[in-house]
Amino acid sequence: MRKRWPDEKGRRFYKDLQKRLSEKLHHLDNVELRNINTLLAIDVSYKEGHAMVCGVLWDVGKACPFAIYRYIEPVYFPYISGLFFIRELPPIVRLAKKVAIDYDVLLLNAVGAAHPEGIGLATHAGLYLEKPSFGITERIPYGFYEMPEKREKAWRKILDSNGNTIGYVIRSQKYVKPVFVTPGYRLKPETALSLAMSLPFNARLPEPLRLADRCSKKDFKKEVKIRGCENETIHSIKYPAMTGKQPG
DNA sequence: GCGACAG
DNA sequence: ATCTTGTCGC
Repeated sequence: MRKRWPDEKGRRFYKDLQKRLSEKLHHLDNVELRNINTLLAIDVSYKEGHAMVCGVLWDVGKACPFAIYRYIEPVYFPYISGLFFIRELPPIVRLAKKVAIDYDVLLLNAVGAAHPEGIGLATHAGLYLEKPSFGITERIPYGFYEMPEKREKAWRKILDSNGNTIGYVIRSQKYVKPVFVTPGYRLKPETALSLAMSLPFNARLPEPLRLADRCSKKDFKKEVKIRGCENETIHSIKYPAMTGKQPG
């Protein structure tokens, strides 16, 4: 993994890019809940300099998985809050490209609109893969909200500084710590909320993500030995919508 | 220098 | 995310 990257200049570039991209996305939030039957839930775990990605194809109506994919590659970039996509988008994209079966929506263990520039990893993933997307996390890097009552199964809005709804805090069961649901790409906040609440919650995170999380950790060492390294980096990934040049 | 920081 | 033992509380 490269060290000390991106530098201040690089970070500013990506922050500005995110701001520009984010402004163009609002008009595209037109996917309706009734057209969503399947989703691909993705999660990543890390060990020994490698990223293990797991994708779970989930049938929303039957509430069960119907295919599972795994993929591993070296880690090339550090984690930076607000620029999480630089680290995790590349492996996620390469896992998703191995999924030949079609699906309706992407679900990431990352934030979408509840982000300083309004465009977290969940948004980047949908944008890059041209799929509607949303995210569910245990914490958020940006947003204003009140906690739902501890002893109630309930949800509350998450607002940005202008009072716009950018997601929801939802307590899936009494006394369970809340999770944060945020729209990513082509979904309205309410649609992401409804979709999230239609999933089974046997733990803090909904079943498809919990499954993806568990499978991304299983037999990690073994996989690291078997697989080779694919020498690709963030630089090999170009957004169709990206304009402007990278610094340096 | 120290704490905070989506995963 | 990951490194890590026991422990307190909902």
